[in-house]
Parts: sequence; C-alpha cells; structure tokens
Amino acid sequence: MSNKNATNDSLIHGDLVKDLGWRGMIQQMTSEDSFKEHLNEGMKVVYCGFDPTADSLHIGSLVPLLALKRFQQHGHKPIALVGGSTGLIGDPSFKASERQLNTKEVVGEWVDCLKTQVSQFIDFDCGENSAIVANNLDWTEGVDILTFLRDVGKHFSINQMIQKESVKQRIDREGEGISFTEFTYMILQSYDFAELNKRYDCTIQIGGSDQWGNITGGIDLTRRMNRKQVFGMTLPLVTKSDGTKFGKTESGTIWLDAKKTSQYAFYQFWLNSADADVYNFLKYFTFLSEDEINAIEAKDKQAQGRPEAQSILAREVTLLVHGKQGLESAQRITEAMFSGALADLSESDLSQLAQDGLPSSELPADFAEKPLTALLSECGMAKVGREVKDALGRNAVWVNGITKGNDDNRKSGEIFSSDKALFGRFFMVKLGKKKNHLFTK
RNA sequence: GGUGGGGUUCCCGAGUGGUCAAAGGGAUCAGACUGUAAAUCUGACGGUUCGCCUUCGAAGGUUCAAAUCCUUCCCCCACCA
Repeated sequence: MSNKNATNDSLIHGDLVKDLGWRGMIQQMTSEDSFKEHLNEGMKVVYCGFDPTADSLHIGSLVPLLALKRFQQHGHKPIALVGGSTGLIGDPSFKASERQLNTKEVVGEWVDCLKTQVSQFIDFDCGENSAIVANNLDWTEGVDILTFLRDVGKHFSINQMIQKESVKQRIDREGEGISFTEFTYMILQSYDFAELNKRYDCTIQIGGSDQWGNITGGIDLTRRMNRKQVFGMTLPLVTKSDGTKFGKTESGTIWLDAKKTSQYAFYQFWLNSADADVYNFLKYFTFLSEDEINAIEAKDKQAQGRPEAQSILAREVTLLVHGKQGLESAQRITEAMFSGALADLSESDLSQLAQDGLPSSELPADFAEKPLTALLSECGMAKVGREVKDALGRNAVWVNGITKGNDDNRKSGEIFSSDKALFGRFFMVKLGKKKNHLFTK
C-alpha cells in the first residue's frame, strides 16, 4: 500500500513483461523477443485508446488503464488516447450488430468526461516519462476525404480487412451486415497509431483482446506510412470462475464515476468477489507485488473462515479509483451496515452515510397511505413489491433494527412515525442481508 | 425475387380452443448453512392496496371461451436465385 507513487524508480525495466506475464495480463503480443528487446532499449512510448461510449469508463477499462500505469512505473511514457473521432464511428469488433450513432455533441461531452477520468490514473508530472492525454479528433477532424482515401486508405487491402476475425461474423452473417462506416473504423484506429508514432514516437499499442485486429492494422499502417517498426500487445478479457460476465451486477454496470456507482457500491463489488477469482483480481487490479499477493493467498489458505483477500482487493482498488476519502466513506458505511452497531451511530454519522453514498431518500409525504411493499420498492430497494412481501414473510425486513413481518405491511404510518425515528428524522431500513436504505423525514 | 421455418412472460424454451399467468432450465430475489464467499437445500418468481388488473410480434375477427382458429400487417431465420 505504500507503493503507489514510490515504485517508479524501484522497478527495473526488464521486469515489465515478466510481471505482466505473471499477472496473466498478456493475451497476445507481437514477436515476443523483439518486443522485450525493444522495451529494454530505454524509455518507450505506449498508448491505449478509450472510446467514449458513455460518460464514464467502467471497471472493464481499468485493466488497460492500469496496464498503462504499469508501463509508466517501469519507466515508459503512457499516452491515454480518448477517441473523439473513433467514438463518432463505433468499433464493430466482435459486436453482433450495427450500433446507433451518437451525436457529435454527446460524444464531445463524453470525451471531456473520459479525459478527466483517465487522467487520475497516470502521472503527468514525473519528468521525461510524464503521461499524455490525446484526442484523435485533433488529427482526424481536419482531414479531407480525398486525402484520407489517397494517403491512408490506399494502404489497406479489403481482402485482408474482411478476413479479420473481429468483423467476420458481421460479414458472413446474413441477417446482420456491417455498414461502410463501421467497417472503416479499423482504418481510423490504425491511423491513430501511425499518427502517434509520428507525433510522439509512440511504438507500442495495448488494448483489450478484442482490439488485436485493430492493433495489427495500425502496426501495418505505421510500417507502410512511416517505415517504422512498432509493437502491440493485448490484455485478456477478465473472466469470472462461474462464467458470468465480469463487471456487472444485477443492479448494473460498475462505473468508475462515483456519481454513477457510489464508492460504497464500488467497494462492496470488490468485497463480494468469489474466492476463486479474488487472487486473479489482485493481480489485475492492484499494484501489489507477486510476493505480496502470494503471501496473502498462502495466509488465507492457512486460515480458517473468511479470507482477507477480498477486503485487501476492495481497499486497494477503491483507494486507487476513489482516493483516500472515497475509501474511508465506503468503509464507514460498510462498518455501520455490517457490524450491526446501528445504535452507536450519532446524528452526524447518519447524515454522513447518505453523503457517503448509502442509498437514501426522503420519506414521501403520503407514506402513511402506502404499504411497505410500495414504499420499499419505489425507493429502489426491491425491483417489485413482491420481493418486499417475500422478505416480510421471512422476517427479513428491519426498520431501525426492528423486524417487520407481513402484518406490518399496512402499518407504514405507525412504523415511520416521528417518535420512532432516530434523532427524530432517520429510518434505517434493511432488506435481506445486504440491502440498506436510509429514509429521512 | 422464390420456397420453407419462426416471433411465448428478464433470457433460453415447451405449449395447437377451456384443467394457462402459461412446463422445464437459466438469471434474479429472500431464507437455511456460512465468511456480506462458493457449493448445496428451501421458497418466491407478470403486477397488485389480494377486490382484481395486464401478458404470448401488432391490429382486427370467429367463439360462451383463444397463446392456441381466421384475416391483414410488421419483423426474423434457413435454403435457393
């Protein structure tokens, strides 16, 4: 934990590939030997692109983002490229169907969001290998179509392009086609690599495993346009042992933006990692060393009961993404909600919880007329009243620590009367083991 | 353009006039066991204020009664050209 900023000098250049390899973070790379050799020559410039498909990145993007950081820690210079132009087109790679285009205004806003977000993770003030944030709109916006077709398009063979695995299903499949626009995406991304190579002497592109086709396209183009050899590497898709998709919960995507996924929910997400996944996640998502992670795993194996890995993971990643304050507020809520010490909370603690990201809302004015089923489903604790009813039937609903049952369903007026509130205005409602909601009056 | 096969509740997928809010599986939610794991077991699973209300691609029609029959329309898939 002490390592975050101090590690820059403590790592040796040659260890990078080995470290990434041990972490299981290398899916594919161009000619391993020359790639290693290239890295050992000294500081290299490495880039990874992030397309604006929403106003925030989600935890799936954390792997390449942290990979950039790892390169930086090993003395290389990272470029986080935000796809202001590619985001206007849409990457067809391994997508089952054509996507809806977003307006320029919307994409522009998203670009700004991502720029800020991406900047948190890499160091802009560490001398020679300080990071750069770039936007590919800067060098594509002004290019006229004839120049583009003559100077760039001419280097691409359609025959090769349609062979790419990433678009194959769209081309072969009868029902779903691919528009010329999306088909061109690869050329655009390839051009980015060539351009970054020209501007910043960027020689490495990394990305998710679905980006291999686009990356190799860029490598070819750079060779043809700039007569330079450049390299590429892809990172594996993060998978879970149970086969379900990583990064989603029933309540939705886990975003990096605290406004979309509260620090508390973020922390809880990691805390709930399965034992079978947690050590891999430590490798992917933290900067803990091989020794440290192995030690954690060994210790957990020895110990009876609950492993420590999840809480370490949750702490490390939340700290990384939301900083010290974010982590503390997440831990504060977790502590309050899961240690059962409701009575210990002070009035200011309670109002703090809402600010920290504990789901909360004002009790509606007509609460007395509504059954608990309506009240608790409308505030988002349950998807439908039926779930509340089920919980009531099993005495799995608590209001300020007192169990409520089926008979209480129609007694909202009584249950939420002012004299029963904590400090005259708070009601902590718990549904099941994990769902909490704070009502204020 | 031709021929054939389809569109069912969150997903997959049964269901060919009443016994259908619709089999089965998955997902989800709650409970037990635990460690705020996993696996397993139990229950719920269209909505509901438990009176009812709304579903089977869409709109009409036949019938006491339709997811099931008829008509038109929309969409998808397979093979052929």
